[in-house]
Amino acid sequence: MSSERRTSILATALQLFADEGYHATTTRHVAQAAGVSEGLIFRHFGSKEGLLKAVMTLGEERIHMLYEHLLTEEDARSMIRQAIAIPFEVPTSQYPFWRLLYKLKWELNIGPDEKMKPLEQALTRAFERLAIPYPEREAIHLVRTMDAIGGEILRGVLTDLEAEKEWLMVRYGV
Amino acid sequence: MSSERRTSILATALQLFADEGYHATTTRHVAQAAGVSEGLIFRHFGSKEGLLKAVMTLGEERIHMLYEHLLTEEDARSMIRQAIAIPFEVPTSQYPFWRLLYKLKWELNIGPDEKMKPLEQALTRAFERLAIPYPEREAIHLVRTMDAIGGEILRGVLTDLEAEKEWLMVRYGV
Amino acid sequence: MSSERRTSILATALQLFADEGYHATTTRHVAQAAGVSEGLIFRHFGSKEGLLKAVMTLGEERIHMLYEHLLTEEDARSMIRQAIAIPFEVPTSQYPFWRLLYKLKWELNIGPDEKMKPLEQALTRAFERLAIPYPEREAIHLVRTMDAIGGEILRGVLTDLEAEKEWLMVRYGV
Amino acid sequence: MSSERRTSILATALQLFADEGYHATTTRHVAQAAGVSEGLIFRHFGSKEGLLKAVMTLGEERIHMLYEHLLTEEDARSMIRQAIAIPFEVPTSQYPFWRLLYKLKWELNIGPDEKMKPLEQALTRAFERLAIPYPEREAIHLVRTMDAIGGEILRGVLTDLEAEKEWLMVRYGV
DNA sequence: GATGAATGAGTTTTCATTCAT
DNA sequence: TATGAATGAAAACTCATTCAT
Repeated sequence: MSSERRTSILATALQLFADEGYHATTTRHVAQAAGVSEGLIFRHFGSKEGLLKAVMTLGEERIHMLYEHLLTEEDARSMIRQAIAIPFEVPTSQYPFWRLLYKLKWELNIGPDEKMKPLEQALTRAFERLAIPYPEREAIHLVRTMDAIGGEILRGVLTDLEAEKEWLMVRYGV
Repeated sequence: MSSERRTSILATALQLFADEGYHATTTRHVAQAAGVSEGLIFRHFGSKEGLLKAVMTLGEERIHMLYEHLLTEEDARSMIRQAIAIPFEVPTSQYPFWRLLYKLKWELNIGPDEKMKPLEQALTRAFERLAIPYPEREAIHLVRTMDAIGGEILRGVLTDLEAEKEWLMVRYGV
Repeated sequence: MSSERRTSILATALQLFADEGYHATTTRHVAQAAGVSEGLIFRHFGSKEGLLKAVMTLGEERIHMLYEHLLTEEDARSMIRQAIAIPFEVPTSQYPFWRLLYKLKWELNIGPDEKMKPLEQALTRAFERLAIPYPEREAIHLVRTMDAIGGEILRGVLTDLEAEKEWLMVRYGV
Repeated sequence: MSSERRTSILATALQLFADEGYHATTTRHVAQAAGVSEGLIFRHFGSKEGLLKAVMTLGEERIHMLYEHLLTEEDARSMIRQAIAIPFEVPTSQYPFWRLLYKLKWELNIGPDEKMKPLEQALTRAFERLAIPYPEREAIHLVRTMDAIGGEILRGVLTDLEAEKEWLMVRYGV
């Protein structure tokens, strides 16, 4: 279905969109970096925006993959623990993709905020089980914190990752 | 010094950069919206980037103005209370500017992160006075939360502002 | 490699640069005269300056071609004779190119002065063989004279070419 | 008549036109360098071309001044001697003006070639008196040589001025 | 599928010139 | 005279997109 070249374009575009931003990346640059002709991009994706959409679709599954392992966690404390750990455990190789997502959230007002809903719900139940007041708010807040920390890591402004993670664990009592 | 037209260009650019993003806004668009010739932009600001820088300089004082009132607050609880309130009390008229700042943080990797340092330090002292463990981490975390909430408000994904604010107050015990 | 269009742009640019000067020639004008889109110029040559450089490279071989036939001349008198004849025998069709070269010498302080070195050396040897004192100075002076006469011909201020040539031959005793 | 500012503009324009070329020099640059407003240039000279013409008029007298002293020279040898010396004795401070003239000769096909006629005629008479065959051609050639050497000096490709001058004197037997 | 030459509308930028003060 | 803000037309250059091969 998706030929080798198509995949190569996709991966390259992800990288470049993430590094330079969508607008600042030219199709020419993508073509050169992927080692294909410029025309091929349009044959495969129709337009630059089509390429962007393909890139995002490609990546959307990754969002869910980030946290799907903890949805089935029985123990509330353990679930919160794992949730906190998420942003700290993203492999460096995936940084470009996540940087792209953060960028687009502001550059194009595209945002996968709903993609986090299942996680939010799972955490709500966890906080409920721990008899924390306003468990839903608490869940939203934790997701927000994870999101904010993820951004800091990607922008390189959060350095002492391990210490920060530990402190959060302690603070949440998990 | 800064003529009427110059000011007009600046205000218009702020608005458009915030709405459409820096790259997506053309100097032509700015000129038309400001009702001046395109050349005038370059006479006053040298380049499109110069215009951006002027916009940011214009706005940097606003960052400090956001929280300067609480730097002298004696009562620790009151200070935290006021800090939490900040993102909720930004006047709607200033939304374009703040949206611009969030956009640029990702679009150009420009960020005024250090501009928050004085607030961070003041909050650290407040948490110290309340005998909260790891007061510095706590301060950083509160600033992070304010930043994240600000972003949500600007993107329109946080709706029930009052309730959220109240919950945070309660959660911080202030 | 160098497509038909590319060649067409090059030839047109040579013509226009020579006629109007480099600065006074617009890329738009070149494109229209060559019957191509303006963008193509930049696709092929990168910039207006790149086009200029390509034009000059294209032409540099012509400089050497001008006199290469006499470098192997055995007879000193004959060599000088042929050297003197050079500016008078440039075909009218090549005038645009040479006019460009003279223009650029002053417009951009670009000059192919070293390109004449082999000729200078050959003439030095010729004057040596004729036991002329200061043969090197004499050679430099002859090249200078050829250069000056070339300029006069191109600017149309030297009219009676044949008579001038004859006089020079006589004066140099060749 | 010509106010202080007017003179200042003129001198600055001469300098800049000579250094950068007419096309490459902006009126803005002239105004800034002369320390006057851009508008004043147009008040005084009407247009950029008017400024150029004023600059050239200002300078035309200099051409004549270059050689007027030798027009009355009685001794033929001495006259030729002085003629040869001319390009070597131009004060460095006047280089910008002469560079401008050489530039314009090619950039705008403007040329003061007729301005040299009186010198040409005087030299013709000198060569006649020395019984040199074809004295007119000889005079034209000497003027040509002076012109070419002047160009070399201005472009900085002729370095050993004194030696070159001496050689020419010897060669002309003066 | 794949190329890459070619386009044209658009972009930032420049600059001689005008004009209210 | 003198200023300098303002203009507008045109400059160099960019880039997503098309299309013949």
